[in-house]
Amino acid sequence: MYITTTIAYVNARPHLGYALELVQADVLARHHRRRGEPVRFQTGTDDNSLKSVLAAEAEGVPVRELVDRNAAAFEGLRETLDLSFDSFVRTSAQPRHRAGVERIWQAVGHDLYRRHYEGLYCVGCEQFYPQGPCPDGHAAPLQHVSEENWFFRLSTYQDALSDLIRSGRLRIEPAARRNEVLAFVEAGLEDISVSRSAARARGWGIPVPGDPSQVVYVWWDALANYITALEGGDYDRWWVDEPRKVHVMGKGVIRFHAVYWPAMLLSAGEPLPTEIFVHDYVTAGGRKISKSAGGGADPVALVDAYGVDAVRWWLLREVPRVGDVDFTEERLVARADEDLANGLGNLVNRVATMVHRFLDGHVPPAGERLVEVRVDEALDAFDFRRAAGEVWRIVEEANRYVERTRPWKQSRAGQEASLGTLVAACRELAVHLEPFLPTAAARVAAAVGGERLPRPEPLFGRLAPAGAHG
RNA sequence: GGGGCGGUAGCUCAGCCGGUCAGAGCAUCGGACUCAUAAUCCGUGGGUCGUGGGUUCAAGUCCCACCCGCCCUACCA
Repeated sequence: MYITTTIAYVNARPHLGYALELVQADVLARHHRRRGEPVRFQTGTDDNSLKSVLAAEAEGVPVRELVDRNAAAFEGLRETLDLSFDSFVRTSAQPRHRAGVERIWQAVGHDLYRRHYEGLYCVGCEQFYPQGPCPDGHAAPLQHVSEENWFFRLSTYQDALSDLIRSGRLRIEPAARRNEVLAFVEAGLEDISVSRSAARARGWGIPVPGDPSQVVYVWWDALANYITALEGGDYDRWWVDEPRKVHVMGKGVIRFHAVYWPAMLLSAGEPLPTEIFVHDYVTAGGRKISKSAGGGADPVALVDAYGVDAVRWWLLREVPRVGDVDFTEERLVARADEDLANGLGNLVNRVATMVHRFLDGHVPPAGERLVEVRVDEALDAFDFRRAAGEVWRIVEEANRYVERTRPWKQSRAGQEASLGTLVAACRELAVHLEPFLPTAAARVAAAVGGERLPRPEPLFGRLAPAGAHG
């Protein structure tokens, strides 16, 4: 499986919504790796945005400096969030990206033409609008732009795109998003502008091949990353031969991924992605997360305060498949205490303690399996919350099993049987948990690993109430 | 304006093709237990399933209209 996240703009530091996307993709990547499937998990940053230019100007630092600094913050999420991506794209820094963008541009040449364009451009959205103000409420006023640009014959691909989506060759999940895209496509597509004047872009970006007065539209540039990062030996393996190519993204950029991008690929004669998964947004305390406001929505600060397991767990266990979700530190803490401390941590601790107390730490042979869990189908439906719930059934069943068998009242033989079952359940739990909480899974595995268990220690303490920490 | 998605117990939400679908978790209350991180397990209470119609032997579950929230898209002067 080739799995990608969107590449983030680097005009600001990463926020919790982007962490959601990364963690979801990470779960898919780890899950499929665990099943022995080849996986390439790729993320990165979109450096070539005019936003970055403006953010740098506002700060009074060179663009390159701001972009490099913020890109490093995004790449640093690998450690912060326990991510397992194999590849990190930097669209401004990698020659292969630029070469790839140029190659695709030329391959699409038969669908490109020059046209005069006039419109109101919102730098915040990197989009044109027929009239103001910008619907997202970006502060910067719309710029009246009048220039000649390169246009792409998107209108030619309306039927092909419709067919692609209806036939399921391009699967869009959840279905609501699929319907949305179909409605957009079948309402009629117009050609789109795919370049900007180099002057207006302050020279930042990738020049249009053969036309130095223009730079490639940032979205074209950005979308291309999914294959330019493969230029060289990886391309055939991951874009031509790989049966599953999954793009993960937020709902705000579906059109680019489900319409423009496939159309570009069709025009260029390239293979297409197979799946598009769209997540909704995280709000913080009932408000939309703004990139500038860190507040309670800074994933790095949250991990510092509560630990990576608590943050990942909240993102996976609490975020519904459809619909925005509101984040508060109270909810994160409540979920972590209930599930990680009281549920998982306490289970492992009580099991290990009993093994020590009744069996001198020696692990008896595994007995019956307590419960079958089905994370596969939940993850195939990109339902992370349900998948996490499936894993958790082991915790619930194991706790019930303890109450049912009461090892402290059993004979030696009974204790060996019940604790053998329980240790085996905890070990299986660690395996299933790995894609979701790699750190926690390793600790569980260590606590119930070996012929003789280590001295038990609490795995997860209770978290301080929100706001009470220093 | 067009399209889409939500509106189900105090809170967060499951409920696919109509007939144990009126549920889960948390919170509340009661009980059990003592291996464990004042953890765990069992049970109780609580909802006219947004509103009004319709189809059907039977509708949160299908159809229509409307109200509320959100998203996408487009703007008729």
